[in-house]
Amino acid sequence: MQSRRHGSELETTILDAAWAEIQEKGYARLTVEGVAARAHTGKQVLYRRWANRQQLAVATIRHKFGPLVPAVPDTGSLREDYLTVMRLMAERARHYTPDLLHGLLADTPTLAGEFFSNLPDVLHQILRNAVAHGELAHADLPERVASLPLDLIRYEGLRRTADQWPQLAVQAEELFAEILNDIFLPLVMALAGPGATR
Amino acid sequence: MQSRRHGSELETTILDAAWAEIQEKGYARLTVEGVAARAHTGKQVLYRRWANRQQLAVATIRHKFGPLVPAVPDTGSLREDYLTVMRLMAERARHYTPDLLHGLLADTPTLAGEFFSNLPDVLHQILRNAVAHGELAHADLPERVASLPLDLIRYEGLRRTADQWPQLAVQAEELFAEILNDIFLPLVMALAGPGATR
DNA sequence: ACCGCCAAGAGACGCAACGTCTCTTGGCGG
DNA sequence: CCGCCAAGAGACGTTGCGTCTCTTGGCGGT
Repeated sequence: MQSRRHGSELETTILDAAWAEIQEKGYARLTVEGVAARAHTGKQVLYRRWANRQQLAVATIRHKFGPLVPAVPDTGSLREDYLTVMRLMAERARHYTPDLLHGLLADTPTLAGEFFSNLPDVLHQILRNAVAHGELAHADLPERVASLPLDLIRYEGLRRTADQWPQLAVQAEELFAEILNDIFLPLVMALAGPGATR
Repeated sequence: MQSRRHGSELETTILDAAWAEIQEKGYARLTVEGVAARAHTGKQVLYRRWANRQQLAVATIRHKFGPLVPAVPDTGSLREDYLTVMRLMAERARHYTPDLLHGLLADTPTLAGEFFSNLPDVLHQILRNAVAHGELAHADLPERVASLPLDLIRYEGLRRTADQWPQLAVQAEELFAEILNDIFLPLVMALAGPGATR
């Protein structure tokens, strides 16, 4: 009577359904049975693919947001280069909620590594470009300094509660400006600006 | 036959039991029934006081760690003053786990405000003291800059997974030194050091 | 074109924990 | 001394997990 879905077609349907459930009910009330029902399939089909609720959630996130691998921007300005990367990070964060963020972090150490990836290759290249066009004297910044803007963005996401969350998207540009103007650029100039001692 | 506990004596017993359960099994596997059993009482006694599992957890945390209200240190050195506050924060964080941290943050917006309190009064006083003894030219630093060391400490706690957690306690002093030497002090000196333009 | 077999789809099952309820009885407050 | 509130104990209905069993569609091999 009915046609049955198979393979990757079925898998996509399920993960889309899971994502829809997360958006509608939040991570805490994501249920395997709810996803199965929404995808018009049985629980066993899900459990055949993922061991439990958490793994399903991880797969859903990976499906929705692949790994973040930006091309290295090269605008000719250190500030603009960082800003580009920060905007990219914020863009994908738009669809998260605090509930989802903390829930996943609590449940699955697996994803933590990906969330907190600081793109060291990209950042180092940006810094070397800044040296090349004379904005910096050298690119030997401590790891923690180079990734400071990214860490502060993420921290801002972690610190907000659900009611403050919508604000974040609105104030994103101000936040970027504050982080760069008040913190990152003064610091980098002090440590590696044209006149800095190595 | 048995003597019954009452009032605050009973309440303390319960919250101690809840904390023991959290430490033993983790926040995710904290159960109301487990706490009741460990405290040798009935579930209704708990539900009479707290509406649900989350509220019980909040009460437990508040019971175990009251609000953080440090006296303003005044060692005569900006670095030492900040270090004192940072050590205090880290000390109380020793008993947390990532599971507990993210779990609470996911479940209860209530506690977020307390976790992320940046002690603005304390920090401002420290900065004014630094001005008074000539270490800084002025104390008009952006909020975000003044609290940067505290935010970075907390961020470090949020970023670690369970397996990396024990490291944190061991490396705490190195972490403080890195944050202060590589980031905070250079930045503050650039923004408000003796020779800085306002 | 046919067939065998794997997996889709559906749902029952046992279990754990939630939150509500009912009942007995200890012991505080008046 | 007594009444009444709450402690202590546990039954109850519900939800969701993860496992299992069963029927049957349709892909892959020949």
